[in-house]
Amino acid sequence: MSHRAMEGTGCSVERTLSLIDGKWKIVVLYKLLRGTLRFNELRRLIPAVTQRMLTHQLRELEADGLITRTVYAQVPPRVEYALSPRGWSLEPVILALKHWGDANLSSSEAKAA
Amino acid sequence: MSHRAMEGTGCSVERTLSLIDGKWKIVVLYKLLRGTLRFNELRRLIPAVTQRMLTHQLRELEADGLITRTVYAQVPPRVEYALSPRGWSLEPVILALKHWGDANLSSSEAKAA
DNA sequence: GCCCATAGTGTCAAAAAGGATACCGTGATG
DNA sequence: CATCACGGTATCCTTTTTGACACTATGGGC
Repeated sequence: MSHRAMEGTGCSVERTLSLIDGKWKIVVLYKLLRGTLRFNELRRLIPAVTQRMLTHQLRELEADGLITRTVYAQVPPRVEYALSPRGWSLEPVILALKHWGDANLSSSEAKAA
Repeated sequence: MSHRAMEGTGCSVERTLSLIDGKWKIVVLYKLLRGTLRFNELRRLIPAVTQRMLTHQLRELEADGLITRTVYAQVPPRVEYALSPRGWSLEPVILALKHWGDANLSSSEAKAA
């Protein structure tokens, strides 16, 4: 049973985690806490993510109702990602994770958000 | 790069998440919030986990300094798991996850922790 | 005519995570 | 003498996740 497949199962903690698992999701959400971003802006902010993975994670976040995806019919294309209300409601969780990390992973780059 | 392998990389949020990824870790930590538990007590509290997986996750939690493992030289063996101070410091994070889940995953069993 | 940028998709393969099952040693219990 | 409970290991296999890489459409600039 994958994290994805177990929506509808288990306790609330597990199910919440399943929404933000995946290697890049919380980073994406975290970046979006500062405001709307375009696809390539996210790519530049998270250099280690591949295009395919970013697309993938964004689609899942969208499917889970945590972000909104707005496509502007332009050339070149313009697609903006922003937190949905449900995504915003995760802010305390994301910040709790971040604060713990800042306080407890005391190596140099741990604080370089 | 695995979640494990990336300790020492990335932002604090990611690194924090890498400590509690794995399918059962937060459940284990959550159960331990109520107090020390033995191996088979955990198994009974989390029926879906296999012995191998539980061992695995407990070892990683121990390696990350989040729980303590105490072996009593008895027969039959007696091994107790408890949160370490570092593990206790995660309480707000775990509870943030749980509260969000309770509030936002409003299906019947979401609240059955 | 060619290249650039944007925001992707598709295919393939590797790596990692997870699960099933069987096994171990010991002492008490039946 | 066989069985049980405890807390695991070891091995094998499947599923899931992630990564590399190539490819697409369109319009504008050179």
